[in-house]
Amino acid sequence: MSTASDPPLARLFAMAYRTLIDDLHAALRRRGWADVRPAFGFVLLAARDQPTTVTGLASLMGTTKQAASKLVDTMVAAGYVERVDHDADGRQRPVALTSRGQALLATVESIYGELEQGWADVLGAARVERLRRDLVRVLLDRHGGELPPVRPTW
Amino acid sequence: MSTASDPPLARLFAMAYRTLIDDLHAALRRRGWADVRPAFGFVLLAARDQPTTVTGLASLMGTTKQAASKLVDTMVAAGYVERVDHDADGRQRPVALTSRGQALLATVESIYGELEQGWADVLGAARVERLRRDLVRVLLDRHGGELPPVRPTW
DNA sequence: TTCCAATGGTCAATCACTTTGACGATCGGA
DNA sequence: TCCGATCGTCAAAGTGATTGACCATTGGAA
Repeated sequence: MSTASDPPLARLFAMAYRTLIDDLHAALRRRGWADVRPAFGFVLLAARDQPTTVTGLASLMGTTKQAASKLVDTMVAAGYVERVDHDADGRQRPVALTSRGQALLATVESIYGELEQGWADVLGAARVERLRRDLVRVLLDRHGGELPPVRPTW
Repeated sequence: MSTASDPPLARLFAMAYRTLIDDLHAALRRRGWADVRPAFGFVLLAARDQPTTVTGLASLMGTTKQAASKLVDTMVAAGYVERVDHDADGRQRPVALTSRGQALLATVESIYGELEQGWADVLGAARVERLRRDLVRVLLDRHGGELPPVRPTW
């Protein structure tokens, strides 16, 4: 039985996610990144190491290709990513980070680091890392060895 | 710097929340509760001990009164809550659980218990409770001693 | 070599759900 | 007895997703 001081984990996760995302975007706005939408992070991260595709993004985020395509269009308009040509496959229009996108990604990761440091100041670094490890462990167990997709809007 | 096996906490929370909510609603459907929307839980819980108000719900969920009002309408139509009259204040139309709503709430809490037991089977009960305690602690610290609102749709 | 099912991607229409804005009814202190 | 503040609703507009149809390209099978 959950009570006001002992809520179900699901609700705590929702609060924690919301808190971190709100703090992230507040920090981004303070640093001059005013047009960043919550969902952008998934695309930035997916395209970090190598260009990704619309279909790959859709699979990663658990949405339709159309929704992923619109998100990419928005981010292209904002200058964070660009569509390039695939060498071998003419159907693919890979999504690559622009230098502006790389700068945003670096800023986001830096802010995440600061926010998690704030958590460590309250809980202690060891407990924060245990938290991360435990979550990864349960999620891997629950999804057959892979982290599940995250849908930006619910 | 986050990597595929070491993601930022924010993303892990999103995955964990999504996982529990998906599992909850799958379990509800298996038990014959087919018309339950994810947001219903907040209303059920808010009205559990005593009737709540549309304005109170809006504040609790961080949405507008209009959005809360429509959600209540939906739940009234589904038979989970009902509008009653306030004894002293003619403006208020308190939202109270029906017996069907109470039954749903009991089922939800039971399923949450089972799901968290599943987590305990992977992590151990002590680590699950530490997880809950740590989350509550950080959230209280970050929001001035109160748990923050949770918006059902993001 | 030719065919064709599968794949990457887009366009258009629709849907679900929210917000903004305006408003009526009630309350409660000055 | 006012009148600002609060509870709640109606209506319009906006955001962002899905469904469905469709085209171009690919790559293996006949």
